[in-house]
Amino acid sequence: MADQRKQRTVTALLDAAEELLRHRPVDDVTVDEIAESAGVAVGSIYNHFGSKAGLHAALVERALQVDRGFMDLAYRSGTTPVEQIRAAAEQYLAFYLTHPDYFRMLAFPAPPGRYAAGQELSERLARAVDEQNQRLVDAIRRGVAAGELRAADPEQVATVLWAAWNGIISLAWRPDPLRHDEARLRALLQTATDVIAHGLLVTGTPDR
Amino acid sequence: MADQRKQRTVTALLDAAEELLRHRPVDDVTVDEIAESAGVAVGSIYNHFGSKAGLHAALVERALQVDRGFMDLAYRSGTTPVEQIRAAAEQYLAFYLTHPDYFRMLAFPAPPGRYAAGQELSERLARAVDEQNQRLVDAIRRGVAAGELRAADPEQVATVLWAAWNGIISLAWRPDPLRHDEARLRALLQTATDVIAHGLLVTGTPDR
DNA sequence: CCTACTTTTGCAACGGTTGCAAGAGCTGGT
DNA sequence: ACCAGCTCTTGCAACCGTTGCAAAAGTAGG
Repeated sequence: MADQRKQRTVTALLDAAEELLRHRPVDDVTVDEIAESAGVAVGSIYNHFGSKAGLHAALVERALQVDRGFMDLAYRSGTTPVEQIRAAAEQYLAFYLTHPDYFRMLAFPAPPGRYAAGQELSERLARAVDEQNQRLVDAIRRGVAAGELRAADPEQVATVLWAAWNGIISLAWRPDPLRHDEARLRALLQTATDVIAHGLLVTGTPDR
Repeated sequence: MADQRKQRTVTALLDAAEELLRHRPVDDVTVDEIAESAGVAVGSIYNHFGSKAGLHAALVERALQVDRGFMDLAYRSGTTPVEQIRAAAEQYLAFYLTHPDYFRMLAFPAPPGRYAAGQELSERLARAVDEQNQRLVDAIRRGVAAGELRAADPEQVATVLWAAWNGIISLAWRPDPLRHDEARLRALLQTATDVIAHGLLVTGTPDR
């Protein structure tokens, strides 16, 4: 196998990209620059990462402690499931506000390109996202067991919450008058949290 | 003013694009083809629509009866506000399932390009989206007035619902194992509707 | 050393987009 | 009718990300 050569190429590209992106926005750095800086051919980017975005995503994977660090704050022990769910929403927004590029890659990933390596990377990132979502599932499960939360499918509810947060936060980069700034995002998330906690229906209102 | 010439160019491009996209997916049609078919220069696409995507979006605007038609079904008279909100979620999904391109353009619009025309188009589409959202606001408002829904800011709640639906439906085009097919989308939307109706907290559970 | 296999290369080509000077069309004023 | 000023359009080189592919290079086992 040519694993060593392959690994050398991957590492060179990651190191080069990391160094270049440390000082300039990803849109200002060309694939030619990265390849040249890494001392490899441009085609290798696509071979191993699927696209420029895939290479950027691989840097995210390297730095996935970021997501974990934020979510660790949400799930610290000593807090109730309800508190954890509430904190998860807040920390998810904080993650977006400090790392918008990373956030968007995880919440709304680009296609992985046509080579196996890009697809594997895409799947690894999805698994990392799912890990975080499982923590939300666990919190919901504990809440139900503790009698604090209504009996519900924790997996489904967690996915709904996560997808809803994604949708709300996506208003932050709309390029039109429907765009929301940070303050409005916070207010929206607060409203969402309230609705999700207490529901919309007045007790006794028929469901249909 | 050269409004007539401008209008001729815009109309030629829209007609050409509409005809070409009737038979082939947008990804299979090049900007060169559209411009040639319209008898204009490629640069005019960017002048008037900002991008290829903007031209496609302008076709959406032409066909915005689509969104309206779906949402009309949700808001038909004779149904309660609660029923209308429930139906809006279902019709929003139906809109995505039958017109995925249009849906994505409205829910997650691309940047409008650097010319005024593209930006104006972007704003017109945002206004059209907001019109539909206002119908949701009205339904919530009527629900609150009828004592069926808890007192809440109808604008905020409507935005939360809409953004949440966007986030949930966006799982449909994820290019990774977290992607959801139609059946799972329906189940998710059902769960979301339940959570939004009744909330997650058991009555009496402290909020924090 | 040779063979087979994998990875890398270099680069033309593709498609979307940009910038811009020159050309063309249009309108109002004289 | 002619002219000046203005707006829109043109054509195309250049840019960027991406693709396809034959040839080259690297690696490992026999």
